[in-house]
Amino acid sequence: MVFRDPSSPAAAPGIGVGAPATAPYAQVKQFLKQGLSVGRWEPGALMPSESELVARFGVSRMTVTRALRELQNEGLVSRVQGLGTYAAHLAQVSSTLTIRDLHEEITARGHRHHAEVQLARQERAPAALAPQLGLAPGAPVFHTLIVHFEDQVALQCEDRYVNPACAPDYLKTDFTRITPTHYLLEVAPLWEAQYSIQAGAPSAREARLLGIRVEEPCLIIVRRTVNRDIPITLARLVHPGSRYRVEGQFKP
Amino acid sequence: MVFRDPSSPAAAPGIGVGAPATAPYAQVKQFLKQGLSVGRWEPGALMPSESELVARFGVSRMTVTRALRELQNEGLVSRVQGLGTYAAHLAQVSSTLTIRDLHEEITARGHRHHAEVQLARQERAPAALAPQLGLAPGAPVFHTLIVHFEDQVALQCEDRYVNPACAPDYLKTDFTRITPTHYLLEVAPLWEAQYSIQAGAPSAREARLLGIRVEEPCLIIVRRTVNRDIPITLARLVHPGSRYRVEGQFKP
DNA sequence: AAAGTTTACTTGTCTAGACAAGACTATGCA
DNA sequence: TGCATAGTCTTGTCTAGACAAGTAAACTTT
Repeated sequence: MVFRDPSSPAAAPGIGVGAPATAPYAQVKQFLKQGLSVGRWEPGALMPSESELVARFGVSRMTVTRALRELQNEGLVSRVQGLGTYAAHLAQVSSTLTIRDLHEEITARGHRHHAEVQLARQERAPAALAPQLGLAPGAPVFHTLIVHFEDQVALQCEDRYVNPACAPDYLKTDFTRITPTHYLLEVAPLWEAQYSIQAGAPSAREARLLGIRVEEPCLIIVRRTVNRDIPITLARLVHPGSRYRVEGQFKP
Repeated sequence: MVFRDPSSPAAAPGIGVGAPATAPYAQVKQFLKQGLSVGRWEPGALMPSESELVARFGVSRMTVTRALRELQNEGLVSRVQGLGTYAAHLAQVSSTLTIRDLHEEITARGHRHHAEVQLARQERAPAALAPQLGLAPGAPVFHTLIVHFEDQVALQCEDRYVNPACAPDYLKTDFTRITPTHYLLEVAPLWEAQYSIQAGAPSAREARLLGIRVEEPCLIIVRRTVNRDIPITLARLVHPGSRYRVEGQFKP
């Protein structure tokens, strides 16, 4: 095959009619995605091999490979060397949930953010928390309790423990100006986190700080952040249920 | 450049020492990821160009391109044609949240799942819901109300409206055996969804069906599913806060 | 019949070079 | 001075072919 002739832009059989000037790899990808969408291949079924697609679309193998690899990354197919490409079981769908720094989230809405630092000190790690932060019980740990406001309304009560080894200067930060999340993002720019989202009642203290009744349902996010296997921080974020929600999108 | 000589496996300067047999593209990727992790490139800063990386690692441009494209897909860098590759601003981190079919989730825990169908009928679309389902107010719509149990304990109250055009046989399904999610996944295997997670109090009816007090905080997920711009279903999933949580992981 | 070997097919990865298109810069002309 | 143009650098994409490695079935040998 010679380089693509611009006058006959590698039209995909069955797709080409009136197709826009999409890249060939995108056309192959679209063809497969569409087929999965209409149930052309049952979950678990064997899909066309690379060489079949090469023949069908008249493109090079690299082009087909790219399309398939991207579908694999999106979780739509699974590929096994020596066997082939299989339509994925879509029983579980992974979604992307964008979590932003609270300060940015609030200012992006055109509102004003401010924070009240209720507590910022060094403590001895409680036995229950120490293992999660990779510390010995009783070892020094930083503890902050900060309430975040959106236009004077309390939005989040942030109870956070930080591993001193990762952020020695944590307590020197002015948390009325920089959120802990933002600061920790600068100290350790790349990290992983596990979180759990649940509904529950606030503690008496949290209710008082948030200015709500203790009966008011709250959205509670517990987040543990690690940087290359070193725990950085453990945070409990309590939001009044009536004022906050997490939104996201599935995009298989 | 000739094909890679197996006796000198394209060692990456600064990485090669004792490096395992990782693929060259993975080495380039790792090098960049590591650099981002230690703050070698500030967010927004210009990163090495493809040709620089080609020269540095002694690999072909396609190999470097793949590494960069994967980093781009992971949101770690942003690339602009004509300008270059930039370290991404990590202010917002997208996480992947895996949502599974409730039936599978429960059986995977080794527990028994069963469902009680409280309601399954055709109704006229309420004015508030019609636009979200792409229907005219008063148009026919399917409505189910199902309570899901894990080992005899109510775990979820599922209030769902379904667009009849997408699943004409929806009401004929035996929902004590197949969950609506599972059924709709078969009818329309590929879809997108927006969801919102919040904490709130259950309605009186939901509290009764779940066997909880109306004061008990609940985790409420509202989900709207579309298949290629055609709305499929709108669901309100109410979980007792003490019995259910959503867990996930950030992996930048 | 059982165990090893070959063969065919699959995906995984890489190469060297090509053309296209976007963005900036330096240059030459009016 | 102002504007058009050419040049250079960047990413975006594609090609044709190559070798490697994994799987399974067919075949051969014991």
